[in-house]
Amino acid sequence: MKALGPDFYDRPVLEVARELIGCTVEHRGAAGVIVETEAYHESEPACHAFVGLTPRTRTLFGLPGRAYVYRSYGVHALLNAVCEPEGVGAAVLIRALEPVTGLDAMRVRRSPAARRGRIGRAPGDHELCSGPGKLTQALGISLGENEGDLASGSVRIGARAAAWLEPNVLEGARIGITRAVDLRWRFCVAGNPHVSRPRPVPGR
DNA sequence: CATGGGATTGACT
DNA sequence: GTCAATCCCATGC
Repeated sequence: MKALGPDFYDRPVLEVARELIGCTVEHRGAAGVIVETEAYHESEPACHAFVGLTPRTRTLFGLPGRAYVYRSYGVHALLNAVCEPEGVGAAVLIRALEPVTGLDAMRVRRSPAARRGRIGRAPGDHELCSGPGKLTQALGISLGENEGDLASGSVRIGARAAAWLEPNVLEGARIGITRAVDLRWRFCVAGNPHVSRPRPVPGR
């Protein structure tokens, strides 16, 4: 896998969010192709960086090409790629992957038995990484990966493979936020079963 | 120092 | 559709 360097991320965050579709995320031998992203920028209130530089947002304002991993709802770790020049708070949230490598390990980490005593059925392959909290769990990505280099750290993102050079990308409104809901900064692969719900409606 | 909300998920009604 | 789990940290007193 050919890892993407800082220059790839040192650009407008919307551009990076669109171009990360089809790229590959890898961690500890498990990997998947990005099929859904969302862009966040300090200029709009849904972005953590909107409040300015704090201990929490330090990574967001740091070097492009680093991972920004934070805890959501006290439960899930969410993976972002820091974008734009140092000093600008912006990142792309990785929301869903199509699993490629290490499916067995993903199934184990995503199985009910691997989670606090809950019972339930095993997830299907299309449910392994179909959400931002799911994919970090499937790949074993935790808060310790925050600020890691996406080109040389434990979590890496590689350029599009041959089969993913020209993905059919749909745009839509971002999910699960309460502010700046009008911005259509969500990007998904059309018709891909690994995209999280709700899927964006084509042609809106 | 206390409080409250959040870029979610899965189980249950 | 409803709801709890669970924790970091911003905010306000």
